Amino acid sequence: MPKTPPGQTRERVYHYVRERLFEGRPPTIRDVQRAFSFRAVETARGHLETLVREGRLAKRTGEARGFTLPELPAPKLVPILGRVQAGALSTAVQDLEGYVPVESTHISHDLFALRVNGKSMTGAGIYPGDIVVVRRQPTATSGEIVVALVEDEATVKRLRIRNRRIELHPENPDFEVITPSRFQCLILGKVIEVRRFLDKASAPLRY
Amino acid sequence: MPKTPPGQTRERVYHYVRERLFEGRPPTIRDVQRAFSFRAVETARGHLETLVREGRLAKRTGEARGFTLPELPAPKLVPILGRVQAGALSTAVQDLEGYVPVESTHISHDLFALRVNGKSMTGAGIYPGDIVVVRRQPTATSGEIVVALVEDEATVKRLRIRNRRIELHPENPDFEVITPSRFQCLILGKVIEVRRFLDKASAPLRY
DNA sequence: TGACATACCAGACAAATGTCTGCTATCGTC
DNA sequence: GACGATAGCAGACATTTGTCTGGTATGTCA
Repeated sequence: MPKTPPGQTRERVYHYVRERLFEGRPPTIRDVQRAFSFRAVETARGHLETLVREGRLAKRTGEARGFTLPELPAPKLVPILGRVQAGALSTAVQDLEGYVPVESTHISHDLFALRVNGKSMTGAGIYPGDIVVVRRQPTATSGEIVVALVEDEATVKRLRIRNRRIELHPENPDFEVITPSRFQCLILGKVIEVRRFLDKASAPLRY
Repeated sequence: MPKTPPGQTRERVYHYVRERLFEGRPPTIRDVQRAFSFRAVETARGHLETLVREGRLAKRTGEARGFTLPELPAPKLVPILGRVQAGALSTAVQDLEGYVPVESTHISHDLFALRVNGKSMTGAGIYPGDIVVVRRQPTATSGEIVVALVEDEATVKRLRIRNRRIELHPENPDFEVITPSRFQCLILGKVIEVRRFLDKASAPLRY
C-alpha cells in the first residue's frame, strides 16, 4: 500500500466530486473508492470528511449521496416561455420552448426567459432570436431594460420614467418610443441577462 | 384512502422530481412519498415506475436516488478563464473567475468561457464585459466568430479565410483587420454563445 | 527515540433506500 | 355483474450506502 504525498490525492478526490455534482449525479463514498481504486471504503470517506472539515465540501449526514458543494447549489434551469399571455402571469408550462440554465446566484428569484422577436433593441446588443432572462417583478427603475406587456404583446424596451409617465425606449433609430398609459402597460420584469446562440447546435433543447 | 383522477397526481410527481433534479438533488422514492403524503412507499414507486415506462423519466435500477431525466443531463458549469496563456492550453484552474452554466446539449464538448475586453466586436453584439462561451477546437470555418491567440493575447474576432490566408475581422469600424501569419496565430476555439449580465447581482459567482 | 499526524486498509454494523408480494377501493366498459 | 385498469395501502425483504472501530506504514518534529 503505497502512500501519496499529503493532500495530493485529496485534491483529485475534490475535483472528482465536483465533476459528478456538476453532472447532477452526486457520488456515493464507494463511487469515490472505486474511482480511485482504494481498497477500503474508509480511505475514500476519510478524504471526503476532511474536505468537509476544510469547508471545501458540504454534506447531509447519513443521507445517501449527501455530498454537495457548499454555498453553491447546482445551476437551475428556467423555462423559456414561447409567448406571454395577458392576465395570467403564471408560468404557462404548455407553450414552453425549452430551458436555459442560469447562474446559481439567483435561484431564489422568480425567473423566466423569453425569446426576442424584433430588432428594436439592437443598439443594446439584443438581437432577434436572442434569449433574455427576466426576473419577474412588477416595477423597475428608470434606465433598466424591462419586459413590458403593452396591448397583450410582450416587448423588450428600456424603461424611462419622465414626469411620472412611463416611456418605453427602443435602442434602434428605426423604432419609436412608446408612451403607454399606466393602464395599457404592465411591467412583467427586468432583463438581467442576454444570451445569443451563435451555433445552431448550442440552442436550447426542446423537451 | 381517497383516489385522485388518473394521471393527475403523477403529473405533480413528475414536476417534483424535475425540480429536485434541476436543483442537483435527486430524490429518493421515500422523498416523493413524503412530499405527497403517501402512506405507502409503493404508491410513490408506482408513479415513478410509470413515469419511467412512459419515457418521461429514466432510472438507474437499484441505485439510490437513481431517477434522472431521459436524455437531459443536468446543466454543466464551464470555467471562466481570466486569461488564456500561450502554449499551455490546459484549463488553468488557478486564474479562474467563476463558472457559467451551459446548455446540456453540448456537455460532451470541451468548453470554456472568456470575458471580453475590447469593443472590437460590438457590431456583432459582443460588448466589453460580456462572457463568450467557447468550444475548444483548432480550426474553424470562414465566417465564424473565433477566439484566436495572436502574439500571446487572446482576441475575439470573426474569422475569414481569403486566398488561404487567415484574416481576423473586427465588427467595429474603429478597429482594423488583423492578418497574422499562420505561425503568429493560433485558433483556440469557436464562440458558440454570448451572454451579457445586465444586472450586477446576476454576474457569475466567484468561488 | 517517542509522540503525533497522515494515508491507507480490513471488516463489521446500521441506517437509508430500492424492491417485492399481496391487499382494498374506485372507475369505466362489455 | 364480471372484468380489467388505476390509485393507493401495508409490511416484509434485500441491496446500497453511510458509519464505526481498530489496525499498519510512513513521515515530521521535538
